Amino acid sequence: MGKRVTTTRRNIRDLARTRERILKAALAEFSARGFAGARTERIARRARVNKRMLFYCFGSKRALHAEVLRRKIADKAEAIASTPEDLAAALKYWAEIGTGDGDWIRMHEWEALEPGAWPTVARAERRRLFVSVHTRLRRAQLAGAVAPGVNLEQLFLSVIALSAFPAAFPQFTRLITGFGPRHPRFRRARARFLGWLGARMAAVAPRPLRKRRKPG
Amino acid sequence: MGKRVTTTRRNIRDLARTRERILKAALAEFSARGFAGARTERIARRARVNKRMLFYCFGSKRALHAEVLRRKIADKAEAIASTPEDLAAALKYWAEIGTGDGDWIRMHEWEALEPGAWPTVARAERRRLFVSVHTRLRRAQLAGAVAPGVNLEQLFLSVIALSAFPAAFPQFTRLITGFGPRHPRFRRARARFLGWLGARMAAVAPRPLRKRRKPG
DNA sequence: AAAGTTATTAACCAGATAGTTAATAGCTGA
DNA sequence: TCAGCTATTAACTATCTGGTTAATAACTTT
Repeated sequence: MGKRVTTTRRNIRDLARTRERILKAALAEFSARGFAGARTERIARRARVNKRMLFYCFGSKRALHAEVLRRKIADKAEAIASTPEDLAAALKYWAEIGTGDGDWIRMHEWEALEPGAWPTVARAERRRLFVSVHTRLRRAQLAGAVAPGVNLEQLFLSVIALSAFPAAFPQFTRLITGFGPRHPRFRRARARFLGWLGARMAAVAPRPLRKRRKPG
Repeated sequence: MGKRVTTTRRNIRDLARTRERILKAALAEFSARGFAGARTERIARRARVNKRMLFYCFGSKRALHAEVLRRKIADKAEAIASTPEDLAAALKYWAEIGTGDGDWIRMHEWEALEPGAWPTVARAERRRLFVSVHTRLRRAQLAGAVAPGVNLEQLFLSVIALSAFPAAFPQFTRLITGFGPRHPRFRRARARFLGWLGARMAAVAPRPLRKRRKPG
């Protein structure tokens, strides 16, 4: 419809673009409804593509889902690998990753719940990411920015927990704070609290580094 | 077949018992597969009851689901209301609630994800529960067991986050620690860490109360 | 410009699934 | 013991859904 100048043809063929549109629409659908709840026909409509194309491009709903997840992880890889070493900063940074990209947490949440064979998709890539952050934490600990002797695995898990939970369980967030996890007021309060908590977890003595502020 | 002594009758009619069996089977099914993924026929088979009985007793799949959730919350109400006031103890206590009852977290996780109108089910009951814990935390804070000035809502949310996350996202738990959230070794390490963290969050000065142990 | 390739489409299908109909078997009270 | 109620059952249905068939329209190659 009139985007083209010279040509009047309607159906331009571009498989790469079609794939992209499908992937984008599929991410939205899978994130919103999970694998079981997602409808191929809805993905197709959203992508403005014939349903048949999903199967032509990806073979099956399951394969499409795997590809979507793989991409999501690849997208976030860089951001994750550059987690700040300072604990308080790391907590806020992860919280930002979490609430900033709703699909990110939801895709993992669906993965946790749905029966699909989960460690399959992008296992190696995830392992690599985890190791890079873990190494970074270790370095931070040696440099004195994290209390010595703390179990770093548990600490890492807790960083993710503290930052991801509000978006992962919006019902709790709303029930307890009165605001949704993406509401600016909640985010401010959360950031403040995480800053306080990060400082407490950081060093041997909890108040040497910075001048004391009112706690979160 | 031959459980009965005097009678030889097979089909004893007992609506109350039928309801219970359905509810139990439905909890298992909904917890495992969520609302969309759950199959009424599977629930019926699991309960060893004619599928028709689900609709006879509860009207619809949705209504059955709501009833299951309401019950689950009612079941846990007492345990939640008696959260210990000591922060470290509270963290461990909640972790025990979380990993001890897999359905508890999963039902909330499904609720977070699935489109069903969620604040509807047992809203008042949940509010009541939240308030009771919040009050308890405030008392603890006044008594000096929680750092003064801390945002209690954020703290409460974090207690839940820290305790529930590993079971809610078993993929992360396994990836980071090498063990599933219910593995004894994981639980030990987690409890230790939570104890340490709880103590750090608790008081103004982090080491006055107990003799120092090696941190988690 | 014709032959070959490939992206795209409409129409279709088999299996599943929530919910229903209508008949029946067990219980209760008189 | 019989009439009425109610818990239980088998069989059915309308709809939905992932996936397919087969034809076609748009590019490429020669």
